[in-house]
Amino acid sequence: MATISDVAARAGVSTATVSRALNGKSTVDPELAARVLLAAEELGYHPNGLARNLRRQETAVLALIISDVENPFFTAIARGVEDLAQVSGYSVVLCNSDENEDKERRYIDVALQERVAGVVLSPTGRSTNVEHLRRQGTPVVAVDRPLNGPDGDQVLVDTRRAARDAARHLADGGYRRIGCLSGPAGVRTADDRLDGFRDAVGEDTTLFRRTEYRAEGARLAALDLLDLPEPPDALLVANSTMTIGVLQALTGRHLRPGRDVGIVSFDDAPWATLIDPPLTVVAQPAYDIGRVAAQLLLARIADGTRAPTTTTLEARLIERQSSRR
Amino acid sequence: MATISDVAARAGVSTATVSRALNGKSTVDPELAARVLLAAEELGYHPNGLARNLRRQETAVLALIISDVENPFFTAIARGVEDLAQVSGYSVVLCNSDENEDKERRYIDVALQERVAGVVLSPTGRSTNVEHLRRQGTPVVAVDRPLNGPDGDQVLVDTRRAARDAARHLADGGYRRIGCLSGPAGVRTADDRLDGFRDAVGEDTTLFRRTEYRAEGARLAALDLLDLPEPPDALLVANSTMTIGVLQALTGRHLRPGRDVGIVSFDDAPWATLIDPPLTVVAQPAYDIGRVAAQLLLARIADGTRAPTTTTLEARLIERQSSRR
DNA sequence: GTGAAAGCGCTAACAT
DNA sequence: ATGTTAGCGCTTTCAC
Repeated sequence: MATISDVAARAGVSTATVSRALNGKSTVDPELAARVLLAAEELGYHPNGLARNLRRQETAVLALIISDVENPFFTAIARGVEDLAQVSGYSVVLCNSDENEDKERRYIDVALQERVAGVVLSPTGRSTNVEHLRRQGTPVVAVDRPLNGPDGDQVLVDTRRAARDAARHLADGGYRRIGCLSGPAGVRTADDRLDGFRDAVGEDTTLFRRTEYRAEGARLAALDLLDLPEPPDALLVANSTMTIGVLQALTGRHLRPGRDVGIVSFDDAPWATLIDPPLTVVAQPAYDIGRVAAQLLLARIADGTRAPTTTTLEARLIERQSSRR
Repeated sequence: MATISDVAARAGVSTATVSRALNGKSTVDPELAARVLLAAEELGYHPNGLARNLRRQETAVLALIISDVENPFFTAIARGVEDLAQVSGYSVVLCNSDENEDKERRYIDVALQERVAGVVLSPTGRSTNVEHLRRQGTPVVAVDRPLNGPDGDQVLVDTRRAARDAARHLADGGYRRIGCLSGPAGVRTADDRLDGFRDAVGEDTTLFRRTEYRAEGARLAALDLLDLPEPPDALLVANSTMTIGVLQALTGRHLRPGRDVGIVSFDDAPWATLIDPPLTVVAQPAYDIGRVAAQLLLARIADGTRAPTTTTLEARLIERQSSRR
């Protein structure tokens, strides 16, 4: 692989000049610059980013560590981050922590070691530790879930309120035994959604289950609820992946969404309008979350002294047929 | 940020010893090693991966460049790659080329500049150029779509045959005017699926449309086909994202899948069984594609002289109700 | 405007 | 077993 000195030799100049010419820095004699460009071309020269970054102590890549690549909510965030980063000349690499604290730690380490310019992170758990990053001066912004511990930028959704509104919507629709399926304890969105649900139906309810944010767990939990002596007549489900499991459970019991069991699900999945009846959902502004997060990150990379902010976006209830009898 | 010399100073040894101790290399006096570890701990030392990689001329990260993060087919591949890479101690970063040749080129460049150990790539188009990577010695394996030009490992699906079988399945079901919605010309899977369709229904058909691999384009194209004087009574759709658009089109026309218009879709999306009637699909072994690709990549990283291979996996038709009257 | 030279943080010969 | 030293490929003062 050709190096900068190969180019310098071929162009008959110093490596400094090559560097300047290639980076469009300061003033380089046009004729020399042309010679350099030609030499680089002929040699098939590609700058070594490692060396450059080592020297410059900075990289034009952002890391985005998300907790589930297979969840459309997170991929929409990814798109938002990417679209914004792109126009500022940053590349973004995605890391899938898979709701697994070990993997998350590994990727935080990779981000640290590769000295990325900044990281956007949806923290997996309570114990997510970004101190290493912070201490090194790598800005990090949390999305979807707050980072406990010292401050930093975050962009969240008022998910407790959204859950409360969704549960009330079900109650207004005439459902009387409303249940809830939420994610794992300790995951903030899951806790919040459950709290919001309780705000609406009363603290004393036992009509809820908590599982992983996955289809299979939700299917089992739904079945469990449905087998109760007094089963729920409506369900608030904490994400669209879980809803897949819930819908399977309903089908297995020959229960129809809406008429038999009212359903409201978080996240407006692409297939939400395809099922029968169409699914009432709490739509989260995932793409915007990503954009805002990227914006904050870039701002903080430019100026590390900005005061930490937390942005809270609103979710929006989209009423369709699954919450009507 | 603490460097290796800070640690060395604090532990009262040379940087070489620190390096050896931290990497578990050769024999280091246990007592010294302990001092080093302690010093590193106290300083909050994190090795600089850039410097290490620059020196070692290698990285333990793989790049996976996929053409659409929002497509479950590709995220399943991602999972396969990641699961396998993980056990060998490699991290994988995802890059979303978004079916866009410019973005793809950028990410190939990033991979090159960051000197990743290898790349798995689903080439966006005909003109995807991995020569730079190859020349530099970075192994690349292509998934889903072949790389034209010089050889390398690839893992593909026999998609033409799968399309042919799917179309025949529709014909066997009594549908007589079978149409096809495929992806953009030049994208190999799209070409192959169309060819397979033609193998089954005859070369002379004009009952097909090509659009982007996206929902909206497919919706329009489906409408276009449906508005024909002699519209199709069945449709083979080239991916699940497009099928969302097709299903919307059908609903808009008050046409029912199966009874009115038979549907077979590529990719077994999680929601395929949730709609009514359940969707007949061509299931591709996406996760396995990822695993095999990662395996090949790792093998090639270990031994660059292996002969190039191409692995072809089979897709599987899952008959459900959308292809029955 | 251009070159010489130092140095980013680390690892790997080579000495000892 | 440990230290000394060179150097990975690049950018950037500092002279000229």
